[in-house]
Amino acid sequence: MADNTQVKNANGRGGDKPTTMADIARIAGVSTATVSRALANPAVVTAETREKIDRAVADADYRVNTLARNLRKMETRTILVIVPDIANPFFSDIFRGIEEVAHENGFVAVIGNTEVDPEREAAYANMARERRADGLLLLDGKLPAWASGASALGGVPFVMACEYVDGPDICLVRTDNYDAAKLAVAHLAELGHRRIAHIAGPLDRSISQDRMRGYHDGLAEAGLDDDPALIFEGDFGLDSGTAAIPTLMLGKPTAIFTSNDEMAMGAIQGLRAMGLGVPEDVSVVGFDDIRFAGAYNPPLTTVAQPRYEIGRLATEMLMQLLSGHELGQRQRVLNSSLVIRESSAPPAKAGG
Amino acid sequence: MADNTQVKNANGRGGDKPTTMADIARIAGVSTATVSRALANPAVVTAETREKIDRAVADADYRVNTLARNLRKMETRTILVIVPDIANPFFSDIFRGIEEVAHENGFVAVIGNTEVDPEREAAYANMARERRADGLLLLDGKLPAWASGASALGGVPFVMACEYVDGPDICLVRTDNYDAAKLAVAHLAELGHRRIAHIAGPLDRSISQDRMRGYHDGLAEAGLDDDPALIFEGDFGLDSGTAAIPTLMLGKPTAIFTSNDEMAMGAIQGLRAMGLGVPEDVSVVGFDDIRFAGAYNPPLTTVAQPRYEIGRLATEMLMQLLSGHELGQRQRVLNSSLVIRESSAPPAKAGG
DNA sequence: TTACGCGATGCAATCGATTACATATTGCCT
DNA sequence: AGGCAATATGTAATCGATTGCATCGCGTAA
Repeated sequence: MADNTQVKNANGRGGDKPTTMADIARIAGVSTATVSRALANPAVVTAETREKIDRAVADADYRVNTLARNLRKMETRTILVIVPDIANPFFSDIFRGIEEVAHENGFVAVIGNTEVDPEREAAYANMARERRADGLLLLDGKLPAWASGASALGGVPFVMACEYVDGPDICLVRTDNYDAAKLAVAHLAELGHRRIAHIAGPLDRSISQDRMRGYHDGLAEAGLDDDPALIFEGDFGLDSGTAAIPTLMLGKPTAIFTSNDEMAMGAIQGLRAMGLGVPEDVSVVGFDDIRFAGAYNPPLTTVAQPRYEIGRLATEMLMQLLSGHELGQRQRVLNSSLVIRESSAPPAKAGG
Repeated sequence: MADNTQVKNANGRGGDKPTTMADIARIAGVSTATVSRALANPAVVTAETREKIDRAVADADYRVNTLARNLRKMETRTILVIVPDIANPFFSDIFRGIEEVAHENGFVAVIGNTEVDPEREAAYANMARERRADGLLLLDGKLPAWASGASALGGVPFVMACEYVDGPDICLVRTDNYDAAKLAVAHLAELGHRRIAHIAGPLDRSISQDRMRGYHDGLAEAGLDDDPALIFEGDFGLDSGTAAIPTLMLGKPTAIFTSNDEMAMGAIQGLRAMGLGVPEDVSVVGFDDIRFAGAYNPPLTTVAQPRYEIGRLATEMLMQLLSGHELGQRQRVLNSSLVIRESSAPPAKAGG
């Protein structure tokens, strides 16, 4: 019961010294240089030598010490993904795409969860400067003072995804939020809605702004009212969707377009609380098509973004940056599409 | 347009050599040892020296090279969190707890997303052996051949959370799945249900087994039928909940207890598809109380686990292991509670 | 046979921070 | 004044893998 932490084995941290490359070299009767080469590129050594080394490695259960390798090569093969809220399913899907490409390239993806806290954002930004990561993937729009003009942040290559700041040199993968929002509004207008409300995300974020612009222009193109009383600024959280309802319903909308699915669900809760049904009394269209959108009651009409693809593409771009290759395009805009389910329907009393 | 990757600054990767501690030492007119000490523990140097060093550091925008430090100290201050599916909100909440404690201790938490793929599991396990991480946090139950007996995995300290394998030396934080499942069944029995079905998780996972046992014993304690036709093995995914319904409803249950919330939602979809309402026709109780459970329609009755706390506790335990401290307890079992919402109600025709 | 070339291997420097040990400086006590 | 302790700093070894350069040996062509 006293020794509570460790088992001992050839490469353990607990007991005797771990096996090093020098040990393998000694056992195999060659130099460390040969061991290193044999491990990195088996083709450059004799079959005989390779065999001796392989056996020694297996016998001693040797693992390379990444710490030493990293120092020598001055790289970590790690990328840092800065995200505002990992619990948000929107981000976790993107992350899967990121992680996959990273893996394919022998990289590891680390998550830096900022909770939109500037202090933590700064801490993570520093991580890269301190060489704990080779590059950065920013899924977080509020890049505080970082907004330099080029795709390197204090010397650290980075790629932005979804959220962005302007700058021609910035590497960026995003979706056509503006067009998608117009699409959503057009869908509601087509159904016959004339008073369409909007629950926006925080307006200091580029995606919220873009979606808002799409909303306005969508309204204009359909020749509908653009009433300031029909706009509410939420925070992308479920509760803010609910909180929006009492105020918003004063303006008598028959449909609501929300800037993400969580707020859509919140809004539906708020409507339920007022005894209003979706879509019978009010239609709701969300944004993101998160994992639960289709399984919601009613299944959510929403804008689907190619999340996985965003993650993959952004990471591939970063890999290019890191390898010093020329980039084909620095900015990629992916298409979203409207997924029509059951939360949207024609208004109860046919809107003129 | 040609130079597409780098800006140059004092510590950049792009241009000239980055600033090292030796540079700072030269500028400040002291030795690297003094710089190192001044940075690690300002109290041990003269105010004067400290000032010179601070100025040099600020002027040159120096950042410590973590790679070198790691090698010398033979640690990474990184823990690897192995999880089966990061997109699952259950895990992302735990991760927030983990990340927070890690941060408090100057550690970084890396996610290893296995997708229950043995190959990836092995890859991540190796990461630790290769010293890319100081310790492991296993949120994944299917620990393949790893099931050694002690809290070190090939020499790497680890703590398990939620899922577990047996062994007195294993460090573990989990919840009382068995009791909680009994609680859920008791709740349904109290409402008057006599035929209660169960959608289980994969039965090779300890939590699924525990919840299943709780279900059986809960049934027994309430003196209810325990009909094999009322049991379905799902995979924790939404779709498997839906898929369970046609089969399960053959047994005419009036209530369903599911082993997680996703399957509960899936089940509700399946019931809807058959024209059945929840809770009017069938009651549903889930497990986990994920972020969207309360905002679902109907709001889900479910078992709430202290996710954040699980993450914190497990990480604190790991920190103890890493610092070589004695552990107070190696196993902690946290309490879950039943959150009663609207997806459960008395059966339509009073069950006699 | 000599020389050249190439493939395989070894030697030793290197990456940059940390730290044990040595040295130097100051002050204090008797 | 002499000696000891405490404090501040410097010197140099160290962590372990990688890699430029040197070397060795063997085969082949002139």
